[in-house]
Amino acid sequence: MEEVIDYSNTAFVAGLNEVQKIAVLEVEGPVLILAGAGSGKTRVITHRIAHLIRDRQVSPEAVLAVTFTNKASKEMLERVKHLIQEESRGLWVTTFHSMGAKILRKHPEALGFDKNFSIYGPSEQKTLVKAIMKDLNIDPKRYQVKTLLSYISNFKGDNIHPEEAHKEVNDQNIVKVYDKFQSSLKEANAMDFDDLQFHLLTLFEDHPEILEIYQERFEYILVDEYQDTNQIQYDLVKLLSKKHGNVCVVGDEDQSIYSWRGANIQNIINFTSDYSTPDQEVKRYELNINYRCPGNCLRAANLLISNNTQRTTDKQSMIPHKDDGDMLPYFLGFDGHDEARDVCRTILNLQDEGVNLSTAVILYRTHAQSRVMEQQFIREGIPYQIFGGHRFFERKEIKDVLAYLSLLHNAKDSEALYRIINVPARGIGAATLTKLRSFAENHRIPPLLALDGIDTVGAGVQKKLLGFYNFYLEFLDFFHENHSLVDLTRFLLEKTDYINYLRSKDEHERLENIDELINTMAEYEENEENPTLEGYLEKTALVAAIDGFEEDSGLVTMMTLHNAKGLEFDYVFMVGLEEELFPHANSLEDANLLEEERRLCYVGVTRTMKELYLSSARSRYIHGVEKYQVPSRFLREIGDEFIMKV
DNA sequence: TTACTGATCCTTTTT
DNA sequence: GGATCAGTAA
Repeated sequence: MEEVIDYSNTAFVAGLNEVQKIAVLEVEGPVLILAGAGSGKTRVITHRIAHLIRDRQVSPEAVLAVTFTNKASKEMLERVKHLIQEESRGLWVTTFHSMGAKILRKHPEALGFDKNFSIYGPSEQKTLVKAIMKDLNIDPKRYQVKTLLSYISNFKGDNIHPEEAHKEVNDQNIVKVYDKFQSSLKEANAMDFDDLQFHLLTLFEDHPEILEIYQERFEYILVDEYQDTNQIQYDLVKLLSKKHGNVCVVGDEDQSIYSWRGANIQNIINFTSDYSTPDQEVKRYELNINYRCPGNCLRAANLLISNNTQRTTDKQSMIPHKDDGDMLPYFLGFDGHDEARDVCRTILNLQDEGVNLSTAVILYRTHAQSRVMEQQFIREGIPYQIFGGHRFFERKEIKDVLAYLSLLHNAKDSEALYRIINVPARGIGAATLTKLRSFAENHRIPPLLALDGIDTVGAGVQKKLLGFYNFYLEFLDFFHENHSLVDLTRFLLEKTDYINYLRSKDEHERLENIDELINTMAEYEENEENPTLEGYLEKTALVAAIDGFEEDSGLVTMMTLHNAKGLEFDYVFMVGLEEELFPHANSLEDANLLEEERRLCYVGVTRTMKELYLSSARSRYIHGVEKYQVPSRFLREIGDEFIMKV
């Protein structure tokens, strides 16, 4: 019989409420924590990890905590470190994607990849699909690249391999593209975001001896935002937790907002039946006290979400801890500008009262709405920062420089080569590229090597290709001399004349961005224990918009509602509350999608710590045409009881 | 091959 | 209102 130790007075439950305490202390077996908005979820998770390591002497190496964004994992790790005040070496607090990259790099040969595989983001995916469509003679009028990519992503998210895909769709062109897409990625020694999870699962399924290493290692597994997991993620958690069975998932079905990218809300709803065994029932804890929102705001949110019919009936609604606060002000503007003006007015008033601008956020449904806001903020001289939209690492000049570096890291990276072989212009155009592609494919060699051997082009072109190849060899030699990332980049910018190429086109902003990129490298090299090109490229590939968010910037924040999940602000402005915008036009026909829009609205409302401002416009420019808008049904659902028209 | 121009399609949300 | 794309002239 094991000695029973009473942990109920551990330092890690001080200041927690009763349910939170139990949720921290119950570490054995499968545990489901239903954590409503603002219920102290992160606190419970971090205290739980601290409790495991400090009180129960669990080795940090035996703990795996998975989140959805780098920002969340970084924060969580910092909070744990702060709590335990000791070495957290070996503790994995990571996203599903980073975990995939990390494990796959340890066992690349098992799936036929090299350790130095590249990670392809959306732009590489797009160009690759385009090339494949051309190659397979698929009519670009009949198939959108975007649609094909979403099929591919869905296949991978459901763990359907190319050879099984024909059973899933009738249209065999889609299957062919998928099949070719995967084989091209492999040729290029590259994986896209989905592959980082998809291949990881394959690795585990095909190599039980590898799976066992991790099953053995991770005695305690925690998964945050479990309501947003897809099939692959479900399978990964199931496999990894099989050995020890200590799996704790945390989530809230009312905050599930990613079904469109494959998230399956059933994962959390079925957790109890799924993980209970004859000798061990799933323990279920419900955190339903909200410490974040003013009472009225929270009750409005409760009322709103009660319109969703597909909730599991046994979940209680959230109970406010704070006082009622004021009614929710609602402003109806003539148009988007009028709405933006009102937001600015309110913010200026708050500023006069001494409010720090970083405590305010503007939340909208679509990125496109940021423009009108931005214009008004500039006019009024209110400093702001926008998240999402055009992301830094998606900019052309940044991708160009990174592509040069990728080619050093992974010589098979064909997308990187095609991207920069003619940037700056070297007289190598589309026609030559097509020849290069087919030559490389026919000879089954990476296109980079084909530069040296290609015999299907004229002598002039051949000379140009060879010129680039020689530059590459020189660059590679320089790389092997162990220069820093910053020096590597300076070298390439100089040798390729990239800077002058931008200067000649008067691209000041792009030049500044390149400087900024070099700064990120310097910063990376300074902060990282063991900085490598591989590490840097991986980091830049997997950054999310929200990762750069700083709490105390002195700026008003603008972001989409999706980006706001997991954050909280004193003053929240939810704008564009109009039918066909929010709820979005594409979601009106489908009851499931509509409920997801409502959950998104619920997420927005529950970000509020002090005051929530609602607004919409009577007319709005959409795609350049003026449209008359109807106020959102969500306003009606919140009800007059809580709303005050201003 | 490049650089420019006009036509066309969009746009929901993202790791 | 903008990004991307196809077509055309140099």
